[in-house]
This record gives sequence, C-alpha cells and structure tokens, in this order.
Amino acid sequence: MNLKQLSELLHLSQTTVSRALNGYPEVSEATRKRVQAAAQAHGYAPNMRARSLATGRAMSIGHVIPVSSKHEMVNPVFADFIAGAGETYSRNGYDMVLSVVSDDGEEAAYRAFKMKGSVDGIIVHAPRLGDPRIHLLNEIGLPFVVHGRASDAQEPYAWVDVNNTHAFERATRFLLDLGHRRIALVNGLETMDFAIRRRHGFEAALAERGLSADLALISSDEMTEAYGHDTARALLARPDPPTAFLVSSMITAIGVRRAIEELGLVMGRDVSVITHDDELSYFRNGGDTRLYTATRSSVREAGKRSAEMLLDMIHNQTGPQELLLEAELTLGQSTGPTSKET
Amino acid sequence: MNLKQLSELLHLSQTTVSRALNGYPEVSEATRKRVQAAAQAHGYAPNMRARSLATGRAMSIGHVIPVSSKHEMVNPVFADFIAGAGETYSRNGYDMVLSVVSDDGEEAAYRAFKMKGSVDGIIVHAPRLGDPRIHLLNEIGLPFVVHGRASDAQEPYAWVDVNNTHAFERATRFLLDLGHRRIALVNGLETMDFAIRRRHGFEAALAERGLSADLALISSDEMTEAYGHDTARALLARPDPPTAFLVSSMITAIGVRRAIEELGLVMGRDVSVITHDDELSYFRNGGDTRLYTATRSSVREAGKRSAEMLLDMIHNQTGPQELLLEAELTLGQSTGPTSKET
DNA sequence: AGAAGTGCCCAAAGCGCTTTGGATACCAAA
DNA sequence: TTTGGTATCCAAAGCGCTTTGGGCACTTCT
Repeated sequence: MNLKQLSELLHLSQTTVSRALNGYPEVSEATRKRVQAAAQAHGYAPNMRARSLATGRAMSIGHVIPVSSKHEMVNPVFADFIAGAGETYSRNGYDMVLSVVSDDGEEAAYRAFKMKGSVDGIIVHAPRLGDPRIHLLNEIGLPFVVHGRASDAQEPYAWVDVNNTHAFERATRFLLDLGHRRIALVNGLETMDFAIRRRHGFEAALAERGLSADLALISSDEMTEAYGHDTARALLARPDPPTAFLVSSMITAIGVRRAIEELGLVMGRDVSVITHDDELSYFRNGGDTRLYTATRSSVREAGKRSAEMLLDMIHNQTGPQELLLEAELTLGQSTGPTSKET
Repeated sequence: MNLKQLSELLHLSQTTVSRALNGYPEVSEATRKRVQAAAQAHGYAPNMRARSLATGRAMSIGHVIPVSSKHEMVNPVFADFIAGAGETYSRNGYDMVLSVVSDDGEEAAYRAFKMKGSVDGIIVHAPRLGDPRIHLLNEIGLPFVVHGRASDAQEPYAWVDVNNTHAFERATRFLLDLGHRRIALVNGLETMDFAIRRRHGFEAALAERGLSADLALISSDEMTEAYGHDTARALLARPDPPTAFLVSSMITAIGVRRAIEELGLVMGRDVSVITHDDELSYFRNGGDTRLYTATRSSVREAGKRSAEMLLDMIHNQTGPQELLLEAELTLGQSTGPTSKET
C-alpha cells in the first residue's frame, strides 16, 4: 500500500492524504480522521526512502563501531550505550544505523555516511588522544556528538562524557585515606582519552599528598578479564606488591579479583580494589550489598543523553553542546584499610 | 556532488555515468575509466536513498534488539554477534539498522521495517518457545534468519543455531563421568528456546544413566552475574549441596564462582563448573590455561554465518536454509572428580 | 454588491537515482 | 549499395514521497 493507492481509495489527492497524515492544518479534521483510519486499517506507513529523498532528512543516526584489530574486541559498553540511545531514537522516529569497522577503515566509514546520505548525524565512540575524527567530521559537515572527549582537539565539538579525572582522583584519595600507598592503576588503553584522564586523576591525587606514581604499578591495555587477571597476578608477585588496585573496568576488575583469590588473599581485606562501573545491565555490581567499591556512571544514560543532544542539534541547528556527567563513588566490600604490615 | 552534476562535468548523460559506475557493459572502457576517476576525485557516491528508491532494494539489514523490561538488560552477546554480522554486511555494501525495542513493541518494530521499506531482510534474535515472530515475518514477507530456533514453529524458516541440546548433554555426561550426581543447572530464562534445549540435553544425559533431574537444583533466569552468585549461594547452603554446576553463560559462571569462593571452596576441586562460552571478545576464557571447562561456540561466528545466509537468501531468492553449529567441549580448570564424601 | 479573506483541496514539480527504449555511428556481410 | 549487427551513448519515465503554487467555494468586512 503506497500513498497513491491510499489516496485513490479515499478519492483524495496524494497531497491531501500526505498532509492529513503529517498533521498539516490545511485539511479538515473530518477528512484527517478518515485518512488516519484508512491508513491504520490498511497498514500504510510512508516509505522512508521516498520520504527521505523528498525531505532531505534521512531520519537516522549513524554509529561507527570500531573493532579492535588486536583483540578483535568490540567494547562491551556499546551494547548498553546503544540501548540508551536507541530508545531515544525510536521515540523520535529515528533509525539507528551501525557501521562495524576495523581500526583502519574508520575514515572511509564516516565519509560513506555523508556521501551516501544515509544519516543525519553521527555518534562518535571511543575517542583517542589526537583523534583525527573530530576534524574529519567538522570538515564533512555532519552533526555529531562524541561519547567522550579528545583532550587535544583544536576545534569545538559536541560531547557527552563522564568526569573521569575527577572520578579517579576521588577514588585514589579514598584509597590514600584508607592508608594505601602502593596503589596499582590497571588502566584501559592509554591511547584512549578516557584512560588518559583517569591516569591524570590518579596522579593528581597522589601528587596532592606529595606522592608520585610508581610506573611499575601502572599498566594499560584493552580491558579484558584476562588482562586484569594477568596484570594483578604479576604485580602481586612482586617483592613489594600493591595493597590496592584502581581498575578501569568492571570486567577487568573481575580478573583482578580472580588473581587475588588465586593467591589465597581476600579482596577488601588483604587487597583493596576500586573499579569503574558503567552499570552494564548484565553486570550490576553485586546485589543488595555491592561487591565492588566503584566510580559509577551509567553508560546507558550517557547513550540516552548523547542521542538527545544530537537530535537537538539536528532539529534546532544549535552549535556544539557539552555535557559532563559526574561519577558517583559507591562503597562496596572490595575496599578496606591497609593491613598492619608497614 | 550528485549524478547530474558529475555527468554535466563529464559531458555525459546520467545514464552513461550511472552505467559506468555500476559496471554495465554498454559503456566503453575508456569512458568508464574517465568516469571512475572523476567520481573518485570529486568524492562522488550515489545517494543511497535515491538509489534504493529506484531499485527497490534498501541495501540494509534490520536487527531488532529486544531490551528486557525486567532487568533493562540487553544481552551482552549482541555486541559480538553484531560485530560478526556487520563485517559481512559492509563487505557486501549493506548497512545494518538496529531497532532497540522493549518486549512489547516488537511486532510493531518488524511491521515498521516492512512498511517503511527500510530493510531487505531481518535477523531475529533470541527466539522464544512459541515465538510469534516467525509467523509474523512469514506473513510480512521479508526474508529473515533466526539466530536460534523456535522449537515448536509450525512453518519453515531459516536459522543458524548452536546444538545446545547436544552441548549440554555432553557436558552433563562429562560431569557424570567425573562422578558427580548432584548437578545443578543454572540455566537462562526458560522461555528462551536455547535454554529449553539445554535443559533437555541436561535431562537426557541424566536419563541415560537412569537418573532424573532434581528440580530443586534447576534454576532459570536472565543471565546476569548476580543471578549466578545468588543461585549458587543458595544451592550451596542446602544440606545436600550440588557438587557440580552447569551454567548457561560465562557471566553467570563468574557469579557462581564468586559464590563458591565466598564459602571458602575451590572451583575445580570442591565444586565443578561447566559453562557455555560464547567466546565474547572481552571475556576470553582465561589465558593460556582455560579457567572454565566450557561448551564453546563463537557467537561472532554465528553472526557472520547468519548474515551470509541472509544475504544469500536475498540475492538468490533461495528458500529457508538451516545451519547447526556444534559446540566444542573445552577442558579447563573448573572441573574435577567428586570429593570422597558419599 | 464587491473586495478580501479563509478553509479545503488538488495538479504538478522535484528529490537523485536506475532502467527502458531508442538513437547514432560505424563496420562487416550480402 | 543495401542490410544487419555492434558498440556507444542518451532522453525520459518512474520509484513514492513532500511541497509549491494555485483553484474553488464560502464567509466576512466595507
């Protein structure tokens, strides 16, 4: 059923039917009702491609999902981010189109979005330091929102981010207050902007107390479970093992915990752990009692906010907006004062 | 830059330019080269919406991602599934469009895909027993591939699935061979087809040995970490605790392990655990030595295969195909013979 | 009574592409 | 020389929608 057929069926022009359905005022309420009823009855919905062609709006938002060529890994937070964003899209009649792309093909993917005219805006995931994408997108001229930031970007751009620096600063202070001095940072890949900020926060808190970070206790890699395990295992085998771990992801923290327990130690008593918690739906931090002390910020909420910001930019032609979300420091069982040893 | 502009620039007709770019033979190699060069130089790519309107093919595949209204959970395997499928799509010039939808809005989402004409085919996720979607989609008339099966479907449909029954049958036998008799099944939601099959496999293996499943040892829910933990915790507190757990997801298995260790027990020695491993990229089963004994099957591979099947069906108008993938039983450190007690 | 709205509807152009059905030129075959 | 074939190109229709620019019949105002 297309517009033409529907209009013939109703003995009306396509114009009128189209207007009736799209809520234009130049049509009487009586016929509007009639048209809507008929559309409903015959299951008519405008062909999006035709409509898009006519209006110039694609009514869809593009996400470029990078797949790490190293671990063939797709960041697990995407699922939740997308759930948050997707909800907003569908509420506003937008579709979400995903382009899964390995590290190298990224630029082409963004250009393709523009050239093929298949989206009205783009969400940029996982910005890196010196990320060329924000310049690229400004040049391309498609509205976009970055989930995260690119600290050294020269141009204005819209972003939604968690205050990573502050979060890890507070977490570090918290550990320091508990008496910890040898704190390991099990960070994400430090080509990623968020990881750099977390490290800065970590270092800033140490500096505040006149301490400086022990490079041997800092590691950086893709945040798998195995990475957490192997790193913690190695660090705990040192002559002067860390008494606390600051971990960049819940999944990695699982691995850290595994290493701790393999050594017969107890997390929260012998070794403290604070992790960042994205509130992934399948990984809620414990049940009633939280397992991990964590810097918490819902990535799903970030997805929702990013989508809203982008749609707002598209509809109101507004310039780049910025939104900084604060992470909560939530107490769990994974932290405690240092044991008596020195 | 659009076709018209490009053709004027080349002093050719739109027809010729279009044909040159699309590889039709009615154009000399010389002009084809010239056209391709110009297209490249000016960054021309055909507008997908216009092309789709003209050809009737949307060049994109729809995925409906259900979000559990209960846990607001989006299944973590989607990310990897989509990574696998997405690669295949982009290699074939297809886009992937996602529709995130809560349990109730599903039917509308599929209908919308058809009516709006925005996709050429659909991948159906997480089929349930008595899933109305396969009938719906057959009625709608869009090619589709189900990731999983709906055991009681009355009509033919295309699917890609893991042999869940067989996998859990083997896993159960393996535990039985190790001497385990009180085996707990920590299953996924048994409205899901895969969970039902796994349970059948579990029960079949028990029946083979003249045993029958103890209902008290069987649980079923959405596969979060907390669910694994709480369930195992409760079961292990029984007067006759299970000596082994058969778990439906790696994430849930993490929770089971946590419960085991909280009680001062050691997984693999005091309590055995087998889990299903989807080979999620960020959750590779241990490093060199596998942590869990597992029934393993890559969900990413399943995504790839599903996408290939769907594209094949679309291009060659072939009827529904079927693909059953076998899961490997991989040995890890999480299983061992029963302890001496009874 | 005539002018000026106003409410309701329509014909047709146009979005950017593909594809049908020629047109033209050239060459080999009859 | 005529015919038929082949290689190369083009004009125009059409995909299904929105939107411009009226048209027509009533009211309402002067």
